[in-house]
Formats: sequence, structure tokens, C-alpha cells
Amino acid sequence: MSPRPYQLGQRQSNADDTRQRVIAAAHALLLSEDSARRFSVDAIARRADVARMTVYNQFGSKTGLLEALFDYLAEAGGLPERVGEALSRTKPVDSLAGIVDAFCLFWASDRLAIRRLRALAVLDAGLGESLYSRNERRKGLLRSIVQRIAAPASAAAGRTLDESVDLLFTLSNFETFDTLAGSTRSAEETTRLLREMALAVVGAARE
Amino acid sequence: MSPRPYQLGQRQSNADDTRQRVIAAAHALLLSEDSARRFSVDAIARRADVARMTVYNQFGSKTGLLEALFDYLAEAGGLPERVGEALSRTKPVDSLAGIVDAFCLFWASDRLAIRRLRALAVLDAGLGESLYSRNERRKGLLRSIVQRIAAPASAAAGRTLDESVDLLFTLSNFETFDTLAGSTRSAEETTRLLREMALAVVGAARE
DNA sequence: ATTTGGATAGACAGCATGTCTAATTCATCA
DNA sequence: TGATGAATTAGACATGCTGTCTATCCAAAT
Repeated sequence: MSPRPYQLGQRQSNADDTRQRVIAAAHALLLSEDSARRFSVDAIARRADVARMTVYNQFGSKTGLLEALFDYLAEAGGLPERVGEALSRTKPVDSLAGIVDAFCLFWASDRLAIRRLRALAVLDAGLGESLYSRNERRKGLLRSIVQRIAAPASAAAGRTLDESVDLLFTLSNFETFDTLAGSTRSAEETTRLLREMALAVVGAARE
Repeated sequence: MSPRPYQLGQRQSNADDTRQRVIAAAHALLLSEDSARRFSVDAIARRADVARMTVYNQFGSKTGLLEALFDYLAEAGGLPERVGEALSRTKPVDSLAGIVDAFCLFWASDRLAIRRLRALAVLDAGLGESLYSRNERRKGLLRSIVQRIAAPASAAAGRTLDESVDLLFTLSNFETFDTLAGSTRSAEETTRLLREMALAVVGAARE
């Protein structure tokens, strides 16, 4: 009846290995020429040298795999560290600049993959929910910073708090970065423009 | 050998009718709850009370139908008229404001449908191309206006022409409007904020 | 009355997701 | 060492999608 105790140990790290292999394969395939056509669970599994069933065992569904892939991209793009660093700054305006930088660096770290993943999210309820909640966290960060800025200076730029937050949220959106960067502008230059506009929104002097 | 002359007449208008019915059905289905799941050619055809083959006869492919649907939305959203009207204004700053208004009104005219259509476009090469070329036309409009503004005032805001154009392009993007509007801000209010920011980009005084 | 072209139903190939099962492999445990 | 348990696997399967083809019907144009 009762199963005997069982420590996973080596088995766990083997499973983690396959998880990583699958995520890496999905990542590579998402970046390949015609990802829309061939981005199937079967193609991912073949690329990871794994059975299709293994993908379902590990991630439950294609949606689950895409969520894991997004997590991986955020980590690889250095988002969590940089956000933490930005929040630790004393002057709120510096925190704001740091947050904008952190997200721009993340968006720039894998633009094509993030673009396609976000597109998939619009058509996939589960993934859409995932990305939506992440966006809401970003908005929360921005709101707390705007509040810190507004406390002494009041409504310096003649905007309500909600207006400022939503403008900053829009400016730090992936789509905004992606559009502004276009096909030629460098990540650094794009980031500079967005940081500048973000600071203008809260009424901070340019440069 | 040579076919006899044949005026379509009534047949043409019948065919146009079915075309419109199919587009309307696709539109309705795109707006329905779980459009991602059931947005199939079959479902569209059934809703239009038409055979699936008719859709392929009329539009060639699902992509062709989506392109036609986007054309329909642009027309219904009053985009062409308003853009023409804006370009006819004498002061270039007024033209810029008019262009921003025209696109915001278009985006607002059917937000959900446009949002989903754009998502589909990322995954559909043909539709993606269509929407891309439309965006390029918008960018061309903005460039010509910025040039008209810059002529007397030179680089008033300390920006290059390309920077100004790309910032305006980003501000007048659908995603920007969609994000800024969020779930509560009215179309008018959102448009006002974006118009204001667009004028700030070219160094025009607020209000 | 005959020609013509759009609309139709149905079959089909090909590919996708997701489920199920039986067999296999191999680290863990007694 | 030998039994146990979990991950992995190949393959079949149901379901639904796009896109193509065909034979047929119908109504408008001649």
C-alpha cells in the first residue's frame, strides 16, 4: 500500500537536464527562420533528442513549456538582478532610470524570441495570463517609484499619478522598445531615448 | 475556343455580398469569447452560412481573408478620410495632431479585433507583411510632417529627425495606444495623452 | 436554350495538440 | 544482488485545423 521512501537524488538532476535541453531546443526553434510553421511540440522534442511524451511529462502542455521558456529568458536576460539593484538605489529618480534600463536590457537580450513568445501569448490563454501578471508586477514597481517621487515634488509635471504610472508602463513595454529600436537603432541608443522620456514624464530634468 | 463576352452584373454584386458576409462573420468570430480556439475557416464559413470552399474561392486563403478583414476595419474606423483631412491642414503641427487623432480613433474603433488581428499577423507571414507595409506608410506620413515642422524651427528639441520620426511612430503605434488605454482609460483621454506627448516630441508647446 | 461562373458537399492529404498504454531503462532502496 | 519506482520511450489514437480537388448544382447572362 504505502510506497517506500524514495530520494530522487541523481534522478532529479537527470530530469532537470532534460528539462533544460527541451527549453533550449524550444528557444533555438523559436529563433529559427520560420518558427511559426515548425514550432511544434514534435519538432521541439526531436531537436532536444527526446520523445514527444517527455515534453508533456515535464511541462504538461505546450503552454507550460512556453511559460518555462519565458522564465528562462527573463533569468538569462538578467531581469531579476537588475530590478533588485535598481530598487536599492536611494534616489527614486535613479530607481526609475534603473528599472527602465533593466527592462530595456531584458527586451534587448533576446528581442526576436520575446517578440514571438508575446505573439503566441495573445492566442494562448494560459501563456497570456502568465505574461499579464508579470506586466502587472512591472506596473506595481513603477507605481511605488512614482509615489516616492511625487511625495515631495507633488504633481510637478501637471499629471495625475495614474497618468504618470501608465505612461511609464507604456514606455517600458516590450512593444515600445521593439518598435523604437526598429531594425537599425542600437539597444543602448533606444534605452537612452526611453530613459529620457521616462524621466520627462515625472518631470525630471533631461541630462 | 474564345469565350463569348460575359458581363458579370448581378453575379458580381451577389459575389460581393457573400464576400461581405464572410468578412462580417470573421469579424464577429474574432470578437467572440475564445476567438483563438474557434477562429477556423470552418467556423467562419458556418457563421456566414456559406460553404468552406467559398471562403477559399473568394479570399484564396485564411491569410487573404484576414487581410480583407483588416482593410474593412481600417475603412470602418474612418482612417483614410481622417488621414486625408489631417494632411490638408496648413500648419504642420496641426497635421501631426490630426494624424495622431486619426490613428487613435482607428485603434479605438475596434480595439479587441485589431489586437487579435495583429497577434495573428506575427505568426502569419503574409498578414505580417500586409500590416508591416501599412506601418511603413504611417512612418512615411510622420516623416514628411516632421520635415515640414523642422524646416523653419531646425532641431528645436535637440533631436535628430530620425529620432523624432521614430518616437512619433512609436507613440502612434497600436500597441502604445492599447497599453496606455488599459482597461479603464477612455479613448478620448488616451488620445489626448498621446497627442500631447507627440507634440512634446517635436517641441511644440503643450495646450 | 445554352453557356458560364459562383456556390456547394464531400473526400482527401498533411500536420498539429493532447491522451493513453505497454515496454524499457536505470537510480534507489532493502 | 534483486525488487521497486520514476522517468523515458515508441506508437496508436481521437480530434481539429488548413488547404486541395472533384463532381454537381444553380442562377445569371447570352
